[in-house]
Amino acid sequence: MALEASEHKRSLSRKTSDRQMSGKAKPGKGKTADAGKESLAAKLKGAKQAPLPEFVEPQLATLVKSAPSGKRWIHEVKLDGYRLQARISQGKVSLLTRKGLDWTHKFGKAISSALLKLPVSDAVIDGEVAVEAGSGATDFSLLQQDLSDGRQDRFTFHVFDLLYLDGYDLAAVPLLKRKEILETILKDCDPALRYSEHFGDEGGIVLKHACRLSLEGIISKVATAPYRGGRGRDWVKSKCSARQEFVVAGYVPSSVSKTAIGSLVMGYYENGKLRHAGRVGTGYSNAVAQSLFKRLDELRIPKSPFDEKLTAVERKDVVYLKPELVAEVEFRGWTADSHIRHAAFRGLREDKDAGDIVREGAAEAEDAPMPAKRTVNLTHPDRVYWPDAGVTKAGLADYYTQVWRLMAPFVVNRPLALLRGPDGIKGQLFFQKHGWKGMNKNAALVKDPADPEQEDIIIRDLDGLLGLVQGAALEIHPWGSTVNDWEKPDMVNIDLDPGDGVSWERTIEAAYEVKRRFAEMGLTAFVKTSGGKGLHVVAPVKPKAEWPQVKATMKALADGMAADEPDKYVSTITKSKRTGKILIDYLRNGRGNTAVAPYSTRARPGAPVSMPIEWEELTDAISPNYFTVANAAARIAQQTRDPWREFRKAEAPIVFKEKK
DNA sequence: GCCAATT
DNA sequence: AATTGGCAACGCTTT
DNA sequence: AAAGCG
Repeated sequence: MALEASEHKRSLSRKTSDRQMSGKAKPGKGKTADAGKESLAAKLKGAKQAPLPEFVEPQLATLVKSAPSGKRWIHEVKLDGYRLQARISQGKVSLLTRKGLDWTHKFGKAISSALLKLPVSDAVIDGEVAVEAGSGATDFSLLQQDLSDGRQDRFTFHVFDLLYLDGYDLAAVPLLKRKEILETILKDCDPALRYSEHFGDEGGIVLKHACRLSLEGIISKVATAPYRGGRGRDWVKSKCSARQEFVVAGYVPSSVSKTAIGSLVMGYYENGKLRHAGRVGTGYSNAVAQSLFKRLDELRIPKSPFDEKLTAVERKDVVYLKPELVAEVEFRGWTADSHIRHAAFRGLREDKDAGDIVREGAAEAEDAPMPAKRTVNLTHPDRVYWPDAGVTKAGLADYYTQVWRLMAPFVVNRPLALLRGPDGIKGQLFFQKHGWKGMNKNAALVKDPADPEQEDIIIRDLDGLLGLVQGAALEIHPWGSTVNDWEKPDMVNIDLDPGDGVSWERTIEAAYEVKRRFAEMGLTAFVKTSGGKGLHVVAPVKPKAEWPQVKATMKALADGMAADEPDKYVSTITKSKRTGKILIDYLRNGRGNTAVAPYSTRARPGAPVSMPIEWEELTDAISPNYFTVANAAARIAQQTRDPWREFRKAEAPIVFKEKK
């Protein structure tokens, strides 16, 4: 399918004539109206005159263990979408998959018409279609959802190469030169198109930054290389977390619902034989699980499709399937017995053939030692707590297992309030701070010395936290003091809650203002996303002052901000909801009050988490709910430094100023 | 998630 | 036998 | 004084 360009002719010719001013005109072959544009391509060394090709085999990247270093490489962000080749020919656009199938119609008019507005008449452009999740990150499962819902308003086409332009084949032109021309063409284009920038820094550094932003990884390319179809070494990809396609070879029915999936059984081919790769039990939303079930049902076969004998455990409850579907899976590594570990479903890949699926990255580093098997028993591990994000109870337990090392100092031995939701975030949620009958024994109860009637919940180790997961704790809210000294907080917390119409930039500005005021008091501020709407600024304090003074001090800070800039900030609750202001919420600093813990999940759509970050990361690249259960693991696994590593070391006493 | 009280 | 209620608490504002 | 709201 292709689209007519009539309505865009005018803008096209205007841009063309603009360009003629600076370019050296050189007539091309078989062109009439657009003769001037030839200059762009023709002056390039290596460009050769050729007819517009029907399809160019896309260049593919080889997976490598670590990003290449050295000046010959440039690096681009790896996007999580569909590779697409845009072919523009005399006012018609077609979008071709990596195998040359015409998928123009699947992506709606926005991309096609944006391409037609470019100042070219014939071109082949290489890129990736993606859907932006929230602010900036691209998400393959969202893309997939939009495709199946027929939703077409969120697609963006990120272009990174130009293979043909107005009569000239550019394949032999060095990459940087091709990108330079491409960038010129893309200048001031429709926002549905994005030029994919590259970075010249060391590969390792670029990768680290990409991973910190929970992106999928980077593609590194030889700056001077020509375009060559197929998989080669001129383009290499390095990933933040292991992620690859597998063949769906079976499923285990859900223990909860009859028409849902508990887990998928995955496989890959090795020398033509189908090998077993383990199960994937988390990551699919309800909607996906529904449609998946329908498709899987039609593929049922009585006997195992694997070319190897499965163990009794591997076989348990499995319904075998004809190995036709291909799914993308994110996982933390391979176990010694060649199973994928901590695997999460990321979507079906309709553009891949099951027969082509092999184990990637054979050159990968040795697998990390097998983590100890979970000892806390989870009833209904495949109960879905976040239906839209596909996070199950077991998935929640896996998440906490991964972040535990970093999270522990903020939750161990602190009285806790829990937001529980046994039926997931769509069911009824309730707070709970005292023990209950049937509470998992890995969590403990401690008498509040000031109120021995009450037994507060604490945890001492990961098993304690997993015990709370078993109790369907979807949010963890600790006190600011520990049971070593209930009356003296060792941290303070300011919650910045932007009202309607407050920009992200202004919320960031507010965080810096709190940081500045903390610094004036001698406190070191740390910042985290809230997982909701705003930001949390937290400071460690020496457990010296008691709750009433600490609270008064924080109230003074909040009131001070509101008084100094009343059109920006308010310090009392209800008035705040009035648009355009940021609520400086200090009330998390009283005895028995709690604030959501660093790394705690939030019982909100998308399974966001409250993520500690460096101040430098506080930019418009992220948002309050940018980090989620799905993308946090990649960030944690990759980051070399804990953003809050200095937290305990930075503690200082609060000096209470008596007011006159 | 689970117990207890209620229909 | 099946359904329903409960499971925090605090300062503040509106009713 | 009670009820609503983060």
